[in-house]
Amino acid sequence: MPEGHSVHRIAMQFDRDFVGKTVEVSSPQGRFSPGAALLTGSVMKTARAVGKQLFLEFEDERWLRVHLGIYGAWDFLGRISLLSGDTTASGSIGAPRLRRAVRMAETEREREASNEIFPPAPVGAVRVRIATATAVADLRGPTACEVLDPAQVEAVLNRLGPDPLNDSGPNAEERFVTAITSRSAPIGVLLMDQSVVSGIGNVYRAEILFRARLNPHTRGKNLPRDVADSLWSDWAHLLRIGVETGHMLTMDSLDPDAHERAQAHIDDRHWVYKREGLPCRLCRGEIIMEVMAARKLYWCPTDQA
DNA sequence: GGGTAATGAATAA
DNA sequence: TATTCCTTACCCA
Repeated sequence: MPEGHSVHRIAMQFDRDFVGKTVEVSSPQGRFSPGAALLTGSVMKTARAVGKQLFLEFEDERWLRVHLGIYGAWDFLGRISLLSGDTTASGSIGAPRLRRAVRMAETEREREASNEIFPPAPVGAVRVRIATATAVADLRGPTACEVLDPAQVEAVLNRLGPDPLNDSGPNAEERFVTAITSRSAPIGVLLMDQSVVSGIGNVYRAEILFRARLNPHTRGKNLPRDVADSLWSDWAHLLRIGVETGHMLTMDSLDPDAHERAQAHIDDRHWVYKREGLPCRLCRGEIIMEVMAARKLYWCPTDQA
């Protein structure tokens, strides 16, 4: 359930602790054994996120493409750099596995206390393990995990809409605005379309639409240019906050106190997401839920009329 | 111990 | 639109 911010953080973690190093790549679960054999023993050269896709470059122009899908997650173990917003020395980025993160942290302490051998044995269904002498990254549950050549990477990138962290400036914004305003599909569908814009998922979709006070059924081609512009700016803004904090905080600018509250109470993090039947934070009317683009969409029919 | 939902998307039909 | 992929956490017994 990682949206774009998680994948950027994963790329940052790889950049800090794995890039430039020779890595052992294995598939404890077995399903990626052939791919692992192609990569193991080589140096990781770059780590890059584009929307929800992660690209790890290895020697000899081999790339590992990983898409976490709805349940995938990376666990980082061992000597791992703390990223901004991190609270434990090891943890999970991807699907919400707070329990796991805590358990891992405890395991880590026990390991250090008992001088157990590094690396630790894989727990559960680990599709891929990437290891240096001091750090381990375990991947489980990805929807895509494959070794590609540069041409294949290029082909994937060509299908993807702009990502504000990779593509800033008027060019990217223009691509986004054109993609939105030229189509008759509802804006609630278009924001989830990764060929229109990269990295937005179900949480950010609902929150961005509320922040813009936009009815999700509004057709893309009926959106004024300046509204489409502001959607792009807001996504860029929220993505930066997400990468910085590691959380999908969406109540920052409209409620200055929300950031602090969100640290303490996870339920205060969103305007509408997962708040079906609860009173709207602005008008106190009931938040409703409907399925759009095969996902649950939450919105306020009064404020987003 | 079972059922379900979950921050996703390709594919079938 | 429905099904499938794949894994885990949580809720309920």
